[in-house]
Amino acid sequence: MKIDEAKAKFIQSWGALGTQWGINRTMAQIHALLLVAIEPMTTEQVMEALSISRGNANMNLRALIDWQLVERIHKLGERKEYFEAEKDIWKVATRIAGERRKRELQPVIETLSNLRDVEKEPDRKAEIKEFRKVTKDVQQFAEKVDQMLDKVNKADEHWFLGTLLKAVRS
Amino acid sequence: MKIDEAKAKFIQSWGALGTQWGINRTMAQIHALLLVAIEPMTTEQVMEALSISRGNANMNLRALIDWQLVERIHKLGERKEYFEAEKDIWKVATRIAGERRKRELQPVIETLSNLRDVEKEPDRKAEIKEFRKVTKDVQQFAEKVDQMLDKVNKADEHWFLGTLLKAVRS
DNA sequence: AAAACATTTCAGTAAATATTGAAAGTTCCG
DNA sequence: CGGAACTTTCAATATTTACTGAAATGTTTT
Repeated sequence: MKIDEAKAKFIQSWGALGTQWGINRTMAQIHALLLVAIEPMTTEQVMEALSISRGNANMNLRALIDWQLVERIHKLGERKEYFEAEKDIWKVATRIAGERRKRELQPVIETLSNLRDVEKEPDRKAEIKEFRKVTKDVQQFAEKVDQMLDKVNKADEHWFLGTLLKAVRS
Repeated sequence: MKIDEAKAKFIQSWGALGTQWGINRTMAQIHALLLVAIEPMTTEQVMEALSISRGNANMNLRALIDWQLVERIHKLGERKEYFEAEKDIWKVATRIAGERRKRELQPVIETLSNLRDVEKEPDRKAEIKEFRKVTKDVQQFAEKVDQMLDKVNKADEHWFLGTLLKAVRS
């Protein structure tokens, strides 16, 4: 396989994976493109490489920066901005985990805790009991996952690959 | 808060979470509905409760069965099918993890391994080197995650809450 | 065997999401 | 200041994804 073909497949495949995980295709593709780029790229180059509009490129580059997956680079004496991807996969993974934790998991935990105090209604005791049990279980589980992600986020790669994977292998 | 309101919020919130994770809203809502239901429900009841069409209800119930999150129940002497959700959150989580591992992670690992053999092109040595490095890192990471999910899938809750979360807390 | 009841399919439609591109906004520099 | 270079915004549009509902298929009962 030629390098260009391989790159195209990598970008396409990363994009497809993104869509299945609630990240839009273009954002994932830009990320993939910058991951395999040998040096920082400009908005123009990204537009060109993926055949997308300026608006789309700009919007998704900013989203990637927001997720801390891409950094703005200013080359000395140049006005244009360049963009560079974080290439350490461990960092990429923990940042994605961290973002999703903040954006999705924590609101759910919050909502669940608000649901815990249902009024008593004499006719529907069993129903209320069931509801309390299920929401409590879900909440506790969500909190455990949250704690774990927090820990992973604060840990360094060495800790993760050491402790956690050792546990997994055993 | 009244029980009906609380249930509605739970269903709505679960549905929203689903969409952010590549699971469609209705599928997640049906799952939530059955999770807090006190007894198995029929297709009709699900349609009614969520104001959705028969086709939609049927399709998503079957998807949930496929994911092993919901079971068909046949009541003695009744012709209609009833549906019941798996209420053990640990099992719910491992089944979702298992499905996604199978459907998404494994194809990516497969694709990545096919990308590893890029042709040498003398002019582009650095580019090819970078590409090989990135794809190798991603592949190794994906394989580790895959192994971990496999392990988690095979483990019981006790193991998870014991060994893994203890490791995380330390 | 055919009526009665239940489930599944799928083409058409609706809803949600992503993308474009032109205009507006910034920043830099003479 | 004025305008060139670059970036951001956002209403209109396109694309993708989900849903409907009626028809087809399957199943049980008499």
